Amino acid sequence: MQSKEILTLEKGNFSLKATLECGQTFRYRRRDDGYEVMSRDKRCFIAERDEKIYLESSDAAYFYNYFDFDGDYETAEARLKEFPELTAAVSETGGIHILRQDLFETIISFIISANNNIPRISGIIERLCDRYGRKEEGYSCFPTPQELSLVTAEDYFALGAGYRDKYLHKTVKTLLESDMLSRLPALGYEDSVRELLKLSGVGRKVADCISLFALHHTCCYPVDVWILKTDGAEGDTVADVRNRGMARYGKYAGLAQQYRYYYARVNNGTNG
DNA sequence: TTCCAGGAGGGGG
DNA sequence: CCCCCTCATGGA
Repeated sequence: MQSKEILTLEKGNFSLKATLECGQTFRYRRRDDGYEVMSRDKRCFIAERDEKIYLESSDAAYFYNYFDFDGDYETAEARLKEFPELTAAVSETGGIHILRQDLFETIISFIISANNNIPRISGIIERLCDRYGRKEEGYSCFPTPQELSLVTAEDYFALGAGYRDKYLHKTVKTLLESDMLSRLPALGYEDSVRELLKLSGVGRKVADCISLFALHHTCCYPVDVWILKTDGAEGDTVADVRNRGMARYGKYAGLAQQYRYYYARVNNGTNG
């Protein structure tokens, strides 16, 4: 039995619900009064109680960093509210933090995310963990690259990954045979994207998501079908929308994109 | 039944 | 650079 650490923080304007449900992570479960969140080989229970954040884990420090509680989101939100197109989204939602997620886990998860929907993505990832990850009390760890070294494309297909099976197999092989995982965290945004694009199943959008959610390059603006619909004008390409977003929001582009994505989906009734 | 989802790869022009 | 097609799957 592992010892549990309990952390209590001022809630401030942090929104647990929006941070977890805005589509940056797929490994959480709603509980009666909070959330169970898994990352890497760790798990926490987190809840909002009486204007405080209650965090319980065998490694609370890991999740303190994971939720980016040291980040200055007051300044970021004040800045974003100045943009007319974001005022409503930031005011009505508010409190989204950009998570600091595990690199390998984020690469695999967002390869699975391509042309897919969130419930199905979560299911595939859960089965991946259950089948190949180490077992802890009450949950399965995300598998390490080594634990996936003998997994075949057919195995990924059997998980329900569909045509992404070959991408996953090739990318795990590439990561095992190169030092990319250890080199990526030291690179800047443009260099990290250039490296990530070498991986099978990683295009510009997925590379941007990995850069934002694992490498914390907050200047990037991932463009998916939702962002293109709500942000794009007639005739705009994905590249047009991305470049405009990055130029307009600067180092807050990633947070701006999360607000637009979450707000668009909530208003569409897709986030339930 | 058809359409869609946090798109990418591959081919061709 | 561009546009085109195809790729599993499950829910609406």
